Formats: sequence, C-alpha cells, structure tokens
Amino acid sequence: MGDRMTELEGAVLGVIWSLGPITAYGVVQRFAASTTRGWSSSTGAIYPAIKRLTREGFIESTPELEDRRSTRRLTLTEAGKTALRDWIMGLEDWMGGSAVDPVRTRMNYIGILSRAQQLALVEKARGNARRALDEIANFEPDPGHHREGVAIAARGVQADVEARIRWLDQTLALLER
Amino acid sequence: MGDRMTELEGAVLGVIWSLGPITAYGVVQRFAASTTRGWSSSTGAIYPAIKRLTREGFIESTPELEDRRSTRRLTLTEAGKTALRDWIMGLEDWMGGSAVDPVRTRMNYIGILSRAQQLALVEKARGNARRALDEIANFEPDPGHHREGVAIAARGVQADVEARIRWLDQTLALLER
DNA sequence: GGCTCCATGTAAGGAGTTACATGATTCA
DNA sequence: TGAATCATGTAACTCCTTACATGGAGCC
Repeated sequence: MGDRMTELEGAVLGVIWSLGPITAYGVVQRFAASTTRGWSSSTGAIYPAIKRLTREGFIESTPELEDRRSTRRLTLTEAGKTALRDWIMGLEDWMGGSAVDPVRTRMNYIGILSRAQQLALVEKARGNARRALDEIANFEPDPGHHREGVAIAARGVQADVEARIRWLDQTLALLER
Repeated sequence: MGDRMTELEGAVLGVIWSLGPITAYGVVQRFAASTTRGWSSSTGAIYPAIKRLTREGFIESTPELEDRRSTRRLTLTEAGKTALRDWIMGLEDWMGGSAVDPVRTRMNYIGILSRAQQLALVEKARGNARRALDEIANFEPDPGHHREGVAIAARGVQADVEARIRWLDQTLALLER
C-alpha cells in the first residue's frame, strides 16, 4: 500500500502470518475471540480488508479443493511479510502514550453527577475491569507457531487492567471520603 | 439522540459543560491540546458533531454581538445536561477492559522481526511512553469550573502510562537476555 | 430432516480524515 | 501592512457498522 495501512489491516496480516493458512472466516473468529474489546470482528470490515490486501499482493488465496464451499486458505506472500514488518516497525511517535479510553473520558465530567451516581459509575467500571481480568487469566491463545509475542502482549494487557483497577480503587476511596 | 451517542459527541458535550460558554473553535483547540492522543481535533468531525447535537436540542448557540466574525458561544441546555449524564452513566459492560492499543497489537507479531528489530521496536515504544509521561507531568488543565474529574482522569492516564513503561522494561529485559 | 456451524460476501448508511475555502481580528 | 490566529464551515473519500443473503458440511 502506498499509504499507511489501518490498524485492522495490519492486524489481519499479523493473524494470517501467525495462524495461517487460515480462512477469512477463521480470521473473523479470531478477532471475535480476542480478549481485547474494540476489535470489529464484523464481516463487513474484515472481508473487504482481506480483499484490499489481496489486491496489493500481500495475501495469497488458494482454494480448498476437497470442499465445495468456496473455502480458501490464506497465507502471506513475501511482499505481505515485508508489509507486516513495515507496519510493525512503523509505530508512530504518538503511539504508546495513552489512547482514548471510554472510562477515563467519562471521568473528566463526573462533576455533573450526584455523588451517588459517581460512586455507581466507578464501581461499575471496576466491575468491568475485574471481569476483564478474569477473562484474561482464563484465556489460552491459539497454538500459533509464534507464542512469544502473544505472551508479551498478554502481559501488557494484564498490567494495563491491573493498573486500572488500582486507579479505580483509589478513586473510590477518594470519593467515599 | 434516539440511538447512542458516539464517544466524540459525548466528549463534546462534556467539554462544553465544563468549559462553556465556549466557541466551536475553542472546542477544537481543547481536543487538540489533550494529552490523550487519538482525539480527532479535526474540524470535519467536530463541527458536524456540534451541528448534530444542536439539532437534538442539547446545545444552545448564541451569537457574539461584539464580533463581526460569525462567533457563537455554546452552552448546554437542560436536555443537553441530561444527555451528558446519560452518556456517562451508560458505560457499556465491555468498557474498562483493555482497549485496542497500537503497541500491544504490534507486539503480538514481533516473532516475524529480527531480534535487533524487536529491541528497536520496544525501545521506541518506551521512548514514546516516556515522552507521554513528561507531557502529562507538565500539563496543566484549563481552569474549568469542575476540577475533580479532570484530576482523577489525569491520575488514570498517568497510572496507565507508568504501567506501560514497567511492562516495556520487563519486555526489554526478557528480549535482551 | 432440521439445526448449528462453516464460509463468503454485499448494500446502505454513518462517522471520521484530509484538505480546502472564506473572512475577521490582533499584534508586531 | 502582513502574518498569525480566531472562527466557521464544506466536499470528497475511506473505512467501519449493521443487517441481510446465500449455500455447503456435520451431527443428532
């Protein structure tokens, strides 16, 4: 792609690289199963993305002959691997600061709420975070060929959610005081 | 709005509530100045959002008479305040887990990189995070009428980025070993 | 035979991005 | 007077979401 790839396109290349040969449907399932909420997992996003990436020559699509569904197995071409590397290394300067987060965004404006509502909001957020942490703990990744990166990312998610819970606990103590 | 508001719309209501009366241009500047990267701050997103919210009756727009630019000061209507409260309290179950993050996403696929590239990536991410932390430390929020929420959100951002740096430090140690 | 899952797609609509256009005000 | 900033907006484009459509495979 002459211009930069979207996060979805990059992630699709990554999934095909680590889990491929895989069907487009499999890619969709993979996104749906992610513990990280916010991934689309909608066919209306992923199929067109795969089509674009195929058109660029990054994905090779070979039909499964023993299946009369129009099943096709996807793998990365050499150009696709290069594109994946470039996408990963093309981390922008602003990435790695704090991303937009729906909980923090809302927290800015809790002054408009009653104290009871504020407490309810923070407790709800903490409940959400705890549930997410459980989900992460129980999650076992697909047996892809390359586990190291997945394990590192998983620790990142965990550290993130744990820090959030500590923050919410402090906030709760502050508001209850 | 019959259907749910977007994050941008909610945040716009929040900014107008906490900083208003404020011009649309001022709202744009406020987003641009945010330490949280990922906010649009594009007129092509914010002006139409304000238009939608005005159409819904959430924003009142009064022309500034002593200014021949078409300057208008925005404030929230009562319906707008209710909508802001509903948006804040309408935190979905999945919010508060981990959001999509460009650094973590890429980390999943570092297996395709050489060890040198892996180290470069992690170091770059850590540099980004450190810079973000500095920016947060030096940031002083606008003197809005309601500081408590802003202070809480700021602590959240700080905790988030600090956790990220610890994670990246560990990852670096792991990869260098 | 019917239900569930596998598998691939498209159509309509909405929201955000980039880039452009226009003009007033302020300050050196 | 010229440049930077204040101030409002639109047009084209891209991508994502929701919803729908279609049909084969596997299992009870």
